[in-house]
Amino acid sequence: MMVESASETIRTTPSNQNGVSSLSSQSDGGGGREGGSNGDTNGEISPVDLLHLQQQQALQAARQFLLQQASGLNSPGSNEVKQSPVQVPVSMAMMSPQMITPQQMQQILSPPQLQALLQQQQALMLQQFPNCFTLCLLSCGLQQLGSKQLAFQQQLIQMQQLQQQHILNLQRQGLVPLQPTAAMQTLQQAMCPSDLQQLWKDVSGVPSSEEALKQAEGLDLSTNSSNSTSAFPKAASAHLPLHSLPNGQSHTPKRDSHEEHTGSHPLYGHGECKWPGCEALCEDMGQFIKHLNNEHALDDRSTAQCRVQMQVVQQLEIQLAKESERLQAMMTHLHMRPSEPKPFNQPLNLASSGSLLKRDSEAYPEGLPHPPTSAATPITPLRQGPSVISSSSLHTHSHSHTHGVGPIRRRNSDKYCTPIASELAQNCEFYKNADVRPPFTYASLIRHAILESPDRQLTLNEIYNWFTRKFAYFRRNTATWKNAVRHNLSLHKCFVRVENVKGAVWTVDEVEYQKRRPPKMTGSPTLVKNMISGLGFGSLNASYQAALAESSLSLLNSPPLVTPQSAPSLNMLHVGHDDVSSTVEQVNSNGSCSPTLSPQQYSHPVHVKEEPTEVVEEDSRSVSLLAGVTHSLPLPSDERDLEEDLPTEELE
DNA sequence: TTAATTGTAAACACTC
DNA sequence: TGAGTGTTTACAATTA
Repeated sequence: MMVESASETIRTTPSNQNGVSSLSSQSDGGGGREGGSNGDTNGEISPVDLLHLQQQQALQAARQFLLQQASGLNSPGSNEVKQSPVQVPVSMAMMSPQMITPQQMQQILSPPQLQALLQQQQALMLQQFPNCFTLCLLSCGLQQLGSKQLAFQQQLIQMQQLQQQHILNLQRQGLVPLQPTAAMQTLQQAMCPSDLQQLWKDVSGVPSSEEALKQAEGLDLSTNSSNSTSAFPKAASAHLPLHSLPNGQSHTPKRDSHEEHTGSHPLYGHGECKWPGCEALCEDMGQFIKHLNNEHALDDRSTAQCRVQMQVVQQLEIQLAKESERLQAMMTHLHMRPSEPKPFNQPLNLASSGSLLKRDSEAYPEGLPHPPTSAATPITPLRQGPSVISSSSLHTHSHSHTHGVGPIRRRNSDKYCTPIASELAQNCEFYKNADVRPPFTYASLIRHAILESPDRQLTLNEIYNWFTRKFAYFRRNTATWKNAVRHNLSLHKCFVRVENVKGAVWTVDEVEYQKRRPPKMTGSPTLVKNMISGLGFGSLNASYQAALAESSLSLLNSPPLVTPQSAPSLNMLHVGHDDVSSTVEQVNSNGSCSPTLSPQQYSHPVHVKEEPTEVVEEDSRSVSLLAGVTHSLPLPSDERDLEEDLPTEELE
């Protein structure tokens, strides 16, 4: 997977005459956190990113242009882009003019949130995609395309390809399953080989442009066989300033010039052809262009591959809609609970963003890792239940931890943060597939694994398996995290080793677990710094990150999410105490430990450990309050999860 | 500054 | 003998 920097920063400038978002200026090494209102990025932006960004902006311009053109086909004067009011897409319209780097956004949002946001963004793009295509076909039918329009169309097609690649990258990450939709069927119908050919002809064969004519000749579009490019003058493609690629890639002279300088192309990276399933080595752009025209010409195979790509998009679309709906429901739900009982933490100061940024420890609720303070970071108090807290797990950082596995330190607390059960339940697939470190401590994970088991007891190996099964992250660096698991099992008194018939198993002593000092968790720079270390986000491509950035901006600047009414619910959110609820299910009537041990387990010796720190604080209140509850019988897993989602105050 | 928490590494002992 | 398991210690980083 191509690893690209997540440093793209987009600033929407609706006032631009052509509707193209302006590319923010690049700072020279700001470390990626000062993506402030001045539009500076973190300096990690690469030429590829720039090109990427440019393409997205070009797409926007092209889309707006074509939209306007489609709505005003009968008015020739409407072709003037500069006269058209800029129709800022939803995602862009919701963006703040402020700058935010993907890193900052990632720090604010959790991986699930990011995923949802990405999907939202994808939904938006996919929504635009067929429209663009339809419009393109419509406009192509006009047969009277000026050079400007041609350029826009070429950019449009180029961006469509970019989107496809972007989505394919996501699909390759396993973030989304594959399913079809009616929308894509429409696309498929529109993208039959003949249509494709006609489209390419229309797009590239405009007589008004001499270069386009040359390109049309070079493409030899009249030949539909796979060897159609055999007659293609190889030198032509490299020299043509404007070439329309058979796969839908069209390059404006400006774009080509840029590519020649940067060696960038949506289908070219790291000296390889990025055409799906190709990976042919190309030394330079010229060679790549030749390769593209030779190997990926408009033929049955390419068309089939294009269709496959459509399937990918199609499947993503479904997943996207699903996740978007879920996200919407979550947001609606969270926003609709302004009058929940007051949690124990100090209230969030939601009045002003300035106060929010005043200081990390002041601005963020306990237990929530928060992003590094940036004066211009549009931090939103939106903290969506379980998902938010895990935001740091996606932080990307160039610094790799010495030991390969970044510390989970100060991650989502098992006490005052997200209910791990609900987090895992909601984002099970995400953690399974994404190489993202779960924002939970080893102890909480181990505990969850044990409690999740039918007998609430697991052998060490079963715990290992649970980790690897549930988290892609733990499928590597096994020595490190396994050692950590063993260390935690031995270290924490809450984990009780029981000699079972079949060997030693580990159980959870909920009372001891509750005795642990409630950590006042906040996001730490170290977390941000060390969390990544080649983690999942490193595998996210620039498109993904750019989409995330854009999407998050949309969300972050969504007015309802920052209203003061959100404060109570937000405060409530981070107190979801899975431990407390677990206490309900675990504590015996005498208040002693009873991690649902079977009778036979009781007959075996139990090694009592001494917790490193014997701090019994106010958390014991929950134990005492719940001591009268008899829970000698294990609850079903679902029920446990449900209980774990209960906020603390509901039990007090 | 100190204590607590957490993660990581490593050494060591024990068992199979 | 080696791998797995379990314990313990040490250290670093961070926050309250």
